[in-house]
Amino acid sequence: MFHKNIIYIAQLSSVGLVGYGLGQYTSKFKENRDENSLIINGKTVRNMPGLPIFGTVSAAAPFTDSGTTKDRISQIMKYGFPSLDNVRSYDDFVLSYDRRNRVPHWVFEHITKAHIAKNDQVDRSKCDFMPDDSIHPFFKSQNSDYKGSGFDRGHMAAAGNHRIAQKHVEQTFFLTNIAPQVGEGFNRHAWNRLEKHVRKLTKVYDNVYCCTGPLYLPRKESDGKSYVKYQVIGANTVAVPTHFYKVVVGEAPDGSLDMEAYVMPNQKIPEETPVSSFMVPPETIERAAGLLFFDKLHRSKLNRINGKKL
DNA sequence: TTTCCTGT
Repeated sequence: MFHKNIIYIAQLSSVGLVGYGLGQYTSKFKENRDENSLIINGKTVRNMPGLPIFGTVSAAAPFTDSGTTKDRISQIMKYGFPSLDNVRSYDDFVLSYDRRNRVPHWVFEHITKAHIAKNDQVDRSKCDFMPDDSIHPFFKSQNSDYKGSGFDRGHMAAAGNHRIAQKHVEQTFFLTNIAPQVGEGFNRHAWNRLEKHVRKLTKVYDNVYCCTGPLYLPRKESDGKSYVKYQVIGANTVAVPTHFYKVVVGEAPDGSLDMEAYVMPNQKIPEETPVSSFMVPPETIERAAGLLFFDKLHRSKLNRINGKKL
């Protein structure tokens, strides 16, 4: 499988090279323990906080497989990283992994017409959900955590957004890109409609930038106090988010930029509910998630937020 | 169509 080609350069690089397929004991050596590290295709390219990420890449770890990987990541992350906690990059999306909750903090995609065009070479049914062995066993989710839980393994970067290559769609099935979602009425319906809406934006915008992730929102209980309460599933106690968000920016052919932001509760949603009814101010999501979206995008360049002229 | 599940 392609993920076995990944070479880990960590503190114990020789172990990382030899340790493949030897199970959980050796895999713990592959985890990079530096919170501020950035791993690009399995290579640690940055482990000093505060250094410019892409300025450091070429000096620290020259890419042997041409410069295209770096270019693609720069393109996906053009408008900034929402945070820098356990960043992982794949061929067509980038994510930050939440080791405490065993789901992503955020997943970033850059989507164009070409990425979602019909492609007979790409077959979703050939894909399998799989654990990402670049995550330390303490923090890694497994298929067994989801089995029998009653929750779907819901994609954050949607499989349907990565149809340029079979390898790309396969990588969306890494469990680092997955969170527990209510299946009936949510993942398979309302959330799927939101994903389709985002794909449709490529008809209007040349470039669509999409950030997706979970939320754990407080709820007032009968004692009048607010609590954050969420279920955990499986032996690895994977968190079941209370809500999910999407923050999307579209770049029009004339260069103008529009933003849309959505929050949906992780529950059965009535069929007739329009996608637009889940729009929220992006700042609400930033405050709730502890993230800053499109930080490098000057707000003065934004034409509209949630369809409203600024 | 795309999102998944379980049972065989």
